[in-house]
Parts: sequence; C-alpha cells; structure tokens
Amino acid sequence: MGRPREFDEEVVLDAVVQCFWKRGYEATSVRDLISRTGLTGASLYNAFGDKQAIYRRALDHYVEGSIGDRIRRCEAMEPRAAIEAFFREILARSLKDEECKGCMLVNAALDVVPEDPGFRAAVADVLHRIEGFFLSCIAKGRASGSITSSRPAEDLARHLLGVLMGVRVLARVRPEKSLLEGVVDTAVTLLDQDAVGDRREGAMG
Amino acid sequence: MGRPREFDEEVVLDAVVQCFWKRGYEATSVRDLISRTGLTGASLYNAFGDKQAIYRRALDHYVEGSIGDRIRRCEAMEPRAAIEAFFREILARSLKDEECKGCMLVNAALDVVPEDPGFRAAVADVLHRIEGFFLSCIAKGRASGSITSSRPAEDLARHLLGVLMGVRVLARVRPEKSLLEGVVDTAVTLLDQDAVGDRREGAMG
DNA sequence: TGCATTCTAGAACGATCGAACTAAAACTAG
DNA sequence: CTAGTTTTAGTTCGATCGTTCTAGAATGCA
Repeated sequence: MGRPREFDEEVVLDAVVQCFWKRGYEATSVRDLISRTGLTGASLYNAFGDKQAIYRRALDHYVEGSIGDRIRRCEAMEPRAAIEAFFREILARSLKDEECKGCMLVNAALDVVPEDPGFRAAVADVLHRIEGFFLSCIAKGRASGSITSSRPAEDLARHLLGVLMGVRVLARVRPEKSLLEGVVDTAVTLLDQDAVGDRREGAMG
Repeated sequence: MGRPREFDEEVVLDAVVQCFWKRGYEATSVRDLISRTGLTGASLYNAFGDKQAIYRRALDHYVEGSIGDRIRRCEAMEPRAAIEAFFREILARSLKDEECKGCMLVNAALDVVPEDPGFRAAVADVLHRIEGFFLSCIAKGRASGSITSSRPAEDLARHLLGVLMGVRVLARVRPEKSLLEGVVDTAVTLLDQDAVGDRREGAMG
C-alpha cells in the first residue's frame, strides 16, 4: 500500500539526535535537520510530526540507546562495581567529548522545560529511572555488605543522581579530568562502609 | 553633552535578566526584551550592543547580584556553617521557584556554550570562583577542626561544586524537597570529621 | 541663540523561521 | 492495466527573527 519509504527511521533519528544534541532545541532549525538527514521537509513532518514531536522522538531515541543501554549493562554487575562502572563510563565519555555536547538528557532538562509539562514529565521519568537504578544497586550492595548502611539508601541514590547531573554540566564548561574525577571519586567513595578516613581495602585506622 | 538617558541601566538589566533567565537565550527575542524593558530597540542596541552582548551583560549582572552577593555573605561566617548556609539558601530558593527557572548561570552553561569560547570562559570563571569559595571554606574549616581532613580539600571543593550544579538541574525538572535535600544533606554531611555513621552531635554508636 | 551630540520613537530591512502546499514518483491490490 | 495510497521533491506561505535607518526630541557647550 503506497510508496515505500526510502529512509531508515533509526538512521534518521540518529542524525536528528546529533543536531539537537549539539545545538539544542531552539538553535536547531528544521532546515538543519533536513540538510543533516538528507530527506525533505515533507518527509520529516510526515514521519514524525512538528518540530516539538521530532525533538521528543529524538530524545527518546537517545535515552534508549545511551542511558537505557548503560543501565542494562551495569545492572548485570555486582552492585558496588556497577555504580563505579556507571560513573567511570560517564567520566570517560565526558573527557573525550571534544565538542562538549554533554548529555542530551541534561541539556534537554534545561532547554525545553518551559511551557510543556508533558515534556518535563518525560525528562523527570528518565531521571526517576536512573535514580531507581542507583537505589536498586545500593539496596543490593547493602545486603551483601559492599555498600555502606550508614546513611539512608534513598539519600545515597538521590545524591548520586545529583552528582551525575552536576558532572554533566561541569563537563560542558570545564572538561578537566581532575575536576570531574574529584567530583565523582568523592561521591563514589561515600558508598564504602568505612568511607571517611580510609578507602583502601584492608587498611585499618 | 547630548540628550540624557530616560532609563536606569540597572533596572533595564534586571528586566533583561528576567527574560533570558526564564526562556533562555535562543527562545528570547529582542522584541521580548523591548516589550519587557519598555525601551526601544535603538536604545537597547545603543546601550548594550547586539543580542549576544546584551545577554552577557545580563549574565554578569545576575552573577554579581546573586552569586557574588551570596558568596560575600557566606564568607563572613564560620567555614563549616558557611557551606551549610550556602546550600540551605540554594535549597530554599529552588523550592520556592515556582517557574522552575533554576540558576541563570547553570542555564547559561548549557545554553550558549557552542561557538563562543569567550562566553564559555566567562562561565568557567564564575565556576572557578564558586569552587574557590568552597576550597577556602574547607581549608579554614580543616585548620579549626570543623571540617574533615580525610579527603583532599581540592576534591571536597570539586565535589561540592558538582553537587551544586546537580541540584540546580534537578530543581528545574523535579523540584521535590526530599530529592534536593537528599542530594545536599549527603554532600554536606561528608564534610564532618566522623561523617559516616552519625551526624547528630552527641550521638554515639 | 546655534551647533554638536545623544537620546527616543517607530518603521523598515533582508533573512530565516516552522509549516503547508503542489506535483510527480513509486509502490500495492484487484 | 487501473485505481488508490503514500512518499518524495521543491516551492511557497505568512510570521517573526536580529538589526538598521530615518525623524525628531532633548540636552551641553559656544
């Protein structure tokens, strides 16, 4: 029925993500999307809807491919190591991000929020998902003794979420290894049972 | 010599800040600025330059009035209390920010960065200033024993800066008291000498 | 009082914005 | 082959963008 599409929706979304990720929502024009994806305006509008809808599809695509994938990979690991690996990956990604694009989700959080409660709720959902991942790791790590019980698990998870957001912001303006590692290491060390004073295993007072 | 200005530059900058703060750089049009400030396009361009220059002036105005002022007030306090007060103020401000505008500096960090290295450097400078404030507090607090020496002072300062950025992002999307307090309390508690295990004075085992 | 200067007021500039439209092209089903 | 459907390719639309221009109004200095 009808003429078949000449483009792969996934490939197009990848290109759209690149545009919005680099420039943000307002600074990206539909014509930018057209020239970057190679297809015409009619095709874009027909396939995804208006600019807002294109952006939301692109953000969903980014979240599933980037954040969702990372969480899935880390969930298979030992809880304490999973959190460490999660942040280690964020760090590596931030430091080799020469264009300083940061994280598209964090960018989106500050970019499009006004006057679209549905969009804000969508971003908040993803943040809940990340927080849930942290909380689940902490709960499991507590049970096995690899993560401290000295503070409420909920607060530790919230703290990690905050630190994650913070690193992503800092990386866009001051992508310095010592700065980002200082932020992350301090937060991750806090998870250890006897965090303050000595963090190396076996060391004793 | 010449006709005197009919507007107060400070008042105009306050209005300009409100526009950019709420909508961001790209989504704010010069016509928005005109209708909000009440003066004409010619006056705006004549007094401040083009849109980019207006934005930079507005950001400088915001930083001096908001962040600079807060740092000055906290610098007069005992170091450990200064950090606590700093974050307590951020928290209160975030929770009563019904429009979820967040911090204009943080918004700016993610908004205008691309293709203007001078602007990015200006934002980075302010971040350095905040980091310097934290570091100075920590150094003084260590000397007097009110802040832990169990981790490098530089890393603690970096961590606080990261947490500050994170709270400001979270507050725009999920302005929940428990979330923001969980992030901040965990970070601030980390400054205490025997942070993990008990944070209330006098509590033992 | 004149002259130079700096302001205000508002129209106007070309460029670009998001979105819609007109046709032609490419397919399927009968 | 024909009818029906959907995608493509450009063009075009009115609106709005950042910026500039033309007039006139208000000052200081001679």
